[in-house]
Order: sequence, then structure tokens, then C-alpha cells
Amino acid sequence: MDNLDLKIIYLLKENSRITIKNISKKINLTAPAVKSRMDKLIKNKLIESFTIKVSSTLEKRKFISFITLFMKTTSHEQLQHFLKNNIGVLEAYRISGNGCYLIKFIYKNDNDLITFLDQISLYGTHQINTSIAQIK
Amino acid sequence: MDNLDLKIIYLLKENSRITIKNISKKINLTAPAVKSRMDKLIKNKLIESFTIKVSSTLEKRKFISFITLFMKTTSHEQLQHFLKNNIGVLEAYRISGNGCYLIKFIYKNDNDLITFLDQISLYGTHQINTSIAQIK
DNA sequence: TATGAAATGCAATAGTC
DNA sequence: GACTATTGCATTTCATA
Repeated sequence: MDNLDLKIIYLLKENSRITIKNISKKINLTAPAVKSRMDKLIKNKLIESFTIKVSSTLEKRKFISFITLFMKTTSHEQLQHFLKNNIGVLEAYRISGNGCYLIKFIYKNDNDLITFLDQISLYGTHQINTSIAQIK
Repeated sequence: MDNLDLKIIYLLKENSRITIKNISKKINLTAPAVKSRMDKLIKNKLIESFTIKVSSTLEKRKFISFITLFMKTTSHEQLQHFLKNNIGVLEAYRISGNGCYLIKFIYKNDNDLITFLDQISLYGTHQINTSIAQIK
């Protein structure tokens, strides 16, 4: 993992359909050398996937809420394990300020939300803020 | 924009380096037809960019705070314009619950944060939660 | 909007240093 | 770990339906 690998990653991040030959020109290496570096980056999971960004108008509409959790127990490990394995949890942060965790939760309907809230009620109380419009 | 376009988008989302020929086989179209559809999807910005997902260990360490804004004015449009054009604002939501906006803000140092808080103080008061560890 | 054919260029492999 | 050379395949363009 050196500077050339970082340049390859940077170029692919800008345009993942760039040709290997094109990369090789930009970083002064031959095409086979670039390919073998790319293969290694993929194998070592430094590059996780090749994908596209799609217009948000195409994505399915879903609900998003931000849940602040105030712990009443000290079962942090158990909670973190639960959060990591819940598919609705997009992001989760341990915070300092007002509360212990801030959780970004995505869901289709009220039922999904209620189920989730019931589950975290084992660990503490919560306060919930629901997005009513995404500005950005 | 029809079902074939959606299939192309789906295939590219799974692997943005898939060859055009390979797409053409999967959806029973010729390569030139797939190419012209792809060009159109890009031109119409239904595909916004071709990119890669990079291992999170490679990303620069940055600070993240969640800022709840309690409006004291009614200058929503002005605020939303400001949020949209501030590069530190990763996401911003109009919320119901406790507060008016929830803002996810990324920054390198305290100075960046203070500048931002000063700017939004024109619109209202805030409460801030700072991530001290990302669980997920 | 799709197709087929042709020219160009790229990818991928093997062999070498 | 990188280079050159080779082979086969993909991309792209254009004329046509």
C-alpha cells in the first residue's frame, strides 16, 4: 500500500469506469502493473465494491428517524452488538452531550419503528426526532 | 425510462465495471443499444457518478456532530439555502419532535465547528451531540 | 430505438528481467 | 514488482431498418 495505490483509488473513486490503460498513463505505470495492483486492492478489501450513485428520485421513499438513547443499564457491548446486526440501523454513534447513543434508523412503516423502540427500551429511554423532509 | 433502464442501473450498482457486452447479454439487447441507453441515463443524471466503495480504514479521520437547530426566525428558505451550500453539512433534515432541523456536520477541527455554529446562530439556538465513536 | 459490421483500442496472459 | 509482446475480445461509430 503506497502512494500509487492511493492514486489508483482516487482515480477510481472519481470514475470507476476509467480504463486501466488510462490509469496507467496518469500514474506512469504500465497497464499490467495497474491491473495487478487493482487486483490486490480488491483482494485485500481496500476497494470494497464498484458501484454507481443513482439519482435520489429513483430510490424508494423511506422514513428516517434519529433516536437518542439514554442508557439506564451498562450493557454497552450487548447493545452495540444488537445495533450492528439490525438492518434498519444505518448509523450509530456513541455521543457526549445529551444522551449516550445517536442512532439513524430507516424504516418502511410504524410497525418497524415500534419493534425497534421496544427492543432498545431494554437498555434505556429514548427521544426520537423524525425527518419530515430531507433538505440535503 | 423503462424496465430495461432499471435493469441496467441495477447491474451497474452491483458492479460498475461490468462490460457493456455483458449487460447486453443479460438483458437481451445489443451492445450499442446498451451504450446509447447508458449515455442517456448519464446525460439525464439518473446515473450521477461511477464510483467505488473504499475501506473505511482508508478514509481520513474526521469529527462528526449532530446539531439540532431550534428556529427563532422563520427564514427557512434562507437557512436551507445556506445548508445546501455548506460543504461540512453532510445531511440536513427538517424534523418534528424536539427541534426544527437535525444537521449532520463533519469537520477537521474546532474552528470549523465554531464558524458553523456562529453562522446558524442567526437562525436560532442549537443543541449539539458529538460522536465519540462510530459503532456502525 | 434497435441492429449488424468494421475499425480501433483495451484487457489479460505469458514470459522475462 | 514491473516491463514487453501477443492474442482475443470489447467498445464505438456508422449506415440502415
